[in-house]
Amino acid sequence: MSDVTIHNLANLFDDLPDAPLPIYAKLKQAISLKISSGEWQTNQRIPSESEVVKALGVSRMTVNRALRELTAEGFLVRHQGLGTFVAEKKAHSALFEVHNIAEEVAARGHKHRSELLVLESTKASMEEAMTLGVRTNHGIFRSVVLHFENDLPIQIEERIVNATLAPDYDKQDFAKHTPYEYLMSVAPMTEGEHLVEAILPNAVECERLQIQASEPCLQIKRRTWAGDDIVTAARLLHPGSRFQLFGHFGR
Amino acid sequence: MSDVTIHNLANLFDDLPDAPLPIYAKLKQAISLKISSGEWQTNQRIPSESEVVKALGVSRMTVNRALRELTAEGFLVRHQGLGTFVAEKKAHSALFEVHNIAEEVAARGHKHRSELLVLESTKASMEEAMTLGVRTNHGIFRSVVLHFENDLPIQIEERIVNATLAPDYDKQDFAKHTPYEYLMSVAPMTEGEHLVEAILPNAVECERLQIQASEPCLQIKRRTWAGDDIVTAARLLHPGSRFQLFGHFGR
DNA sequence: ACAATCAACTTGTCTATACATCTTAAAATA
DNA sequence: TATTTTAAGATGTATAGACAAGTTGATTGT
Repeated sequence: MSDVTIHNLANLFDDLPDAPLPIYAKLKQAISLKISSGEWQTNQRIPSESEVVKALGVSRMTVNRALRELTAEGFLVRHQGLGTFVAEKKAHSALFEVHNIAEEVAARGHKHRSELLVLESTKASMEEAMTLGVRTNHGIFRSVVLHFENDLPIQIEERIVNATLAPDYDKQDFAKHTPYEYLMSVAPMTEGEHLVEAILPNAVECERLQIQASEPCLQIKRRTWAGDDIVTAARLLHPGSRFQLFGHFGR
Repeated sequence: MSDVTIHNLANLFDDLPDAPLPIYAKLKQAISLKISSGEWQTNQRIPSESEVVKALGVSRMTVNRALRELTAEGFLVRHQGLGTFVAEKKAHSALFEVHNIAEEVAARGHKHRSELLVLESTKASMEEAMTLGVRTNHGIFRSVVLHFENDLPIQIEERIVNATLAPDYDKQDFAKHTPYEYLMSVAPMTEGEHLVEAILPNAVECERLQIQASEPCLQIKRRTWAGDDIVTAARLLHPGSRFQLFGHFGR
């Protein structure tokens, strides 16, 4: 909470899809874009309500609604008398966090490393097609990545990706970025679902995770949408002894 | 979406803690209470904005804010030109659902039944006090309930409750209502956290759940707040073979 | 130099009004 | 009778103005 900068508000509505949205919604979009693009950075102060009013000629109540809703959604933090600031990066998420294992490991102050076990371009089986909501034989990518925390296996990530929506998936360097990070950059996730189960690992999984066959694992199946399209479906397998899933909801 | 009834709005603000809240917040509380108490039932139409304006003498924008926020939170559904209705009981929640096993089982069209194994009034141990955010020896209730789906055990629910916030917890008939249902009615949950793990059950748990010692279980630890107070902490244990946790986020 | 006061700016809330849009039912018309 | 038009009522949004309350820095007074 510091840092006051000068903002150019004339371009606030640039680069926005010209959908017929109400003003407050466009304002939300625009501000959200400033944040996600990095132009307005964490803890930075953003323009006050009256500044936006003067710059855009809208009513203060309209600006107030946009800022209030973005605050409720966790993008902003407001302090009476002080101003409005870009919120800490998901200090606590609204829900079971969109799961980036690399970030999590880093947040614990541990070393993250990953091994790419499989990366192939292929065609969707009937089951895979069902999962991704495409036709059989639609082009997909399939990948398997093993993630380590301090050189101990922490997650097997099996993933299929809609090739139409992420055509360069197989050209990425997954030592630098996790598959999830790349997908978020090309097709920002707007919706998702997950299914969590406790299961016993099979022989291959035991070996990959370096665990006993009797050790329970947390299996998370997740699908993520961008608009109406399913971008990717993943199956994440975690050793029960090394992993907890934490969630938080409400205010 | 049907059913229009006559509402007595004079008593809207009854039974409300007289905390110094803004009007829109009091309105939200009051409406939320009408819903959770069952006085306003699912799919029932609630008073229109202008009716509330006339009855309470507040501005329509204030009523609008209350209703809009309750809609965003999933309590209400609004249809332009038609009215405002009590939302379907969390058909899908914004996140890992606040978990009412009885509802879930019923939603699957199965029979739910529960057995009360333990119900005692006692004082908080140091660990329990930490969990609930109270002092050691603070009055608490401790309960263990076994839930069945079609007469097959589906969940062990171990729970401790802050006795100050739910003083009649031990006088409830848990054959009729789950502990969670009662707690929601006396202290509506505003916030929560959960921790999900895959573990192996101990001997007692194996027997209660009628499973093998080798069967992995999904353990969910959950704490729920009402305002700044922790109302209850629960540990829910599910057989992995009979249970999946489903979550959904985004719009 | 120090303390108290004040002014300016911020967010938070509330009101009153206006118009748009959607839905339904009554009324007018063919 | 059947169709169209109209009116009423509901939510959705936008505006202008007002006051409350928290914060900061400048000003004033001692």
